Amino acid sequence: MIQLIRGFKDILPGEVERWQQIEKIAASRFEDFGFKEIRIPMMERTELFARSIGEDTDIVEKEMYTFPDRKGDLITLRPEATASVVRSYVQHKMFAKDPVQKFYTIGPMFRRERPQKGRYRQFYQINVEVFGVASPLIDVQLIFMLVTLFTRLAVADLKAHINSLGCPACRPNYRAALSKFLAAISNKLCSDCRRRRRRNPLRVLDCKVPSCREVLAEAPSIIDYLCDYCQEDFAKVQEFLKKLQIPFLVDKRLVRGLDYYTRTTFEIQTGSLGAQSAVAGGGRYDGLVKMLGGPDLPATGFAIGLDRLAEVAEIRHSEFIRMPDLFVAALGEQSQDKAFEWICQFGRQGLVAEMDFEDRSLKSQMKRADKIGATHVLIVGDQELQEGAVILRNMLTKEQTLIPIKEVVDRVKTYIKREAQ
RNA sequence: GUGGGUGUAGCUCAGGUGGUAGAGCACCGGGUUGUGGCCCCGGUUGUCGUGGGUUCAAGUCCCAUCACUCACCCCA
Repeated sequence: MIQLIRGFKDILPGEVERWQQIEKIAASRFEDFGFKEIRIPMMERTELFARSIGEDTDIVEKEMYTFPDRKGDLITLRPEATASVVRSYVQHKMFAKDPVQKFYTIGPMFRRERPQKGRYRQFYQINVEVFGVASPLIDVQLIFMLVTLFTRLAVADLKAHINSLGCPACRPNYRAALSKFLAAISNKLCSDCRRRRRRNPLRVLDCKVPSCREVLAEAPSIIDYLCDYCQEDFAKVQEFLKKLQIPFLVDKRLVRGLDYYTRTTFEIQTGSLGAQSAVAGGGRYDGLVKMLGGPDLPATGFAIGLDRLAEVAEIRHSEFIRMPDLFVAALGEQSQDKAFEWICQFGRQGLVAEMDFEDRSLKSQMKRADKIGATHVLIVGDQELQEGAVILRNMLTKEQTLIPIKEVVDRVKTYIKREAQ
């Protein structure tokens, strides 16, 4: 038996309806806020990700599915979507028509990590990106949109964590201060952190080793090093989150693993996901558009982990699983031929109709109708063909009515539709 | 990449100290010569994850390997 690739998964009927609901509700919510859908490819040239995400990040260093195509160019299955959206914005010079653009996109991402709860090698994200707006108010709006969406989807135990990473003007100062601090205590850090200290000191803050946490409690905080502009920016984010009554937590250790983030970053966490607590995360990435060859325009956005969201969203989805409206139980070859024509016509009319293609007893056909949840059964046999009328049985009330064969499809359709009201 | 747990029928799981497999559910048929759910009767289903080793004999012991799973790491 050929099995699916490790860390990949099938989403089967019964579960897929939940995903459809979530995607539908999310998309319409984003459209309510003026976002347009954009569809981008699943593969890009490797250098797009290497440059935007950062050469020193785990994603680029060891998690990407990268391989040469037949011509020898290095291509990569996207590990995230933002880089592609930015690439598209720049490539099509969308900023020329209007620098302000708001997009959302849904699709699979690929990272070769060790799978665990809430973490797959092919996973799905809903991404939202805004270009050309520098105001922190737009960050607030993104967080507001996320939290209200999650509330609508009945996600329990929600918390918004926010932080500011500063900008090119102030981050170097902080980085220097942090480096100095880390150098002084480096003998108390875990081996990972000692290695990270030089290449990417900010990420030491994210370490979960208890001994590191302990020494890091004394570490300088980015908040104290923000320049006036960033400080004001971050204060405004908090002010408006309060105004919109979004509960949040300033989390100094929220560093995030992608290099392109600046200023406000945020994560929506939930307690019900095991170790992978983030259902959504994002932040501002003001330098990325320019870095990828566009004008110096600000941008911000977030990504929702759809797999994780599907696990914690407690919306009822069973009602969206469509049951057959009708099962045609046919006895004998002649009746079966008729039944087949009818179910095709019913399908065309928007009624889900099933039949049994083996020539089974009426009893076993009734059993099957019951099993698949058909609300009605149409019974047809030699007797009915002769008399020119078939029997329509309501499986719930057990009521049976005669329907003239001449116009079965229309009559049954109106009968069932009327009953449904 | 590292560590723990698990792998027996389609599903959930039994199978002390080695003697070549079982239950419930599901599925199919019958009890009603053409009427479902409940009940009763009967029936089908397994390379015991895979490969090797020990043994007269391995689902059971040993080794390896793969997969699933949880956690570390990292992130959505």
